[in-house]
Amino acid sequence: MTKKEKILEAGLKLFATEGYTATSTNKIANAAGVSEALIFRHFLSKEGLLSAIVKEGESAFKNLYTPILKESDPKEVIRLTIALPLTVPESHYEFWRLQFRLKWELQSVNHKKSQPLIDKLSWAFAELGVAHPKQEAEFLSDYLEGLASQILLGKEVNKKKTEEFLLLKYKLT
Amino acid sequence: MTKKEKILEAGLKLFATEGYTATSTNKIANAAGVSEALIFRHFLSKEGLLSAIVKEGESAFKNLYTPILKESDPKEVIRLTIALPLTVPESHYEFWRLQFRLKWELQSVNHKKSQPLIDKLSWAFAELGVAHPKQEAEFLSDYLEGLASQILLGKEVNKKKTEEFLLLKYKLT
DNA sequence: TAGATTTGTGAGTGATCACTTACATGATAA
DNA sequence: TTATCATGTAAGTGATCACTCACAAATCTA
Repeated sequence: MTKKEKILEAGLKLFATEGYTATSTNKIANAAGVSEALIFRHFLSKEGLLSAIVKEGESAFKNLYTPILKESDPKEVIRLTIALPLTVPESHYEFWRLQFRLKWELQSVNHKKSQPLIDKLSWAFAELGVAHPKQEAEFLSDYLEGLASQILLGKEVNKKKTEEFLLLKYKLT
Repeated sequence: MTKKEKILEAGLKLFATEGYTATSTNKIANAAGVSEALIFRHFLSKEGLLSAIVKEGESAFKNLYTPILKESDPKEVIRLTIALPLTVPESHYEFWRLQFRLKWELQSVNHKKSQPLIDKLSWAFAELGVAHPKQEAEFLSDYLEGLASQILLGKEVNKKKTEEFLLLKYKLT
């Protein structure tokens, strides 16, 4: 593992757990076991480091939901969407938590990021003859956002039971 | 309006829009039109100011959901809960946004704060003969959390249509 | 091997941070 | 009137902030 990678790792961990503003470059350097100056050699600025971290995680995240966009069975689309926050491996939690944190800490929000998924959900509900597919899609998306929020903030969630309940609710069993 | 109140007002606004860590006491003093030292005279520390602001808003918030806890008609309980995030006046948004921000920025989370409401919802669903009242209550609570999140982060939400959809979905019309 | 480039650091920089101190002002009360 | 006390501020404090600079060591290339 190179020192550059160690910086990225320490930055992700600290930004995700303590926040971007509250984390000093000095703290990151100590956690990574490198000199503070090396951060600026590699990433030019604190913000540059954040960008690199976010970029890294975003591609990993895309891999999680692009299969859903390609799915042609509407029931499977809903099933996979529901499973999304419940099957994210804990190893991804740090980046996931950073995403939610940044949404609130910085103004860097893109509502549109989840739009393709909402559109796909909307299509799936329409396929299944549901009355208000668009609103149903928004509804499910907002619920999953709330659920993810609870999980990341440390509320104990019985993922298995939750998934079973949702599959029943959406008649996917 | 006293200078103390001006500090509270400026603090709420800045903490809510820029975050606690990112807001300096100097910035608050300028926005309030007072000397920085006066903040410490009145509130002892930056954290003391935050506590005072949070305390102020919390009591206003309790008034919003205590009527629900006292309601005896189960349908009305659900109706009122759904209406909650959709009828909060925009004048309360600043404090509401601060609450969500703090949940992510500081570790000061209380999951238990919404527990009485979830319990009441659970009771209401049971009264109505719903199959899994507890899980339904958690589900609705998580959805409303997600919806509130979207609203506060600036996503355009058609509140009227959303409420109509929810009332239909939960058969409350 | 020699020169160029990349990777790395110790010791700074001025700016800004939360907070303090010494002192002034205005209102209240005996 | 005079003593008391809450309210207010200008001018600091050391600590920490993101970031720079001069220079060394390691690696790569011809």
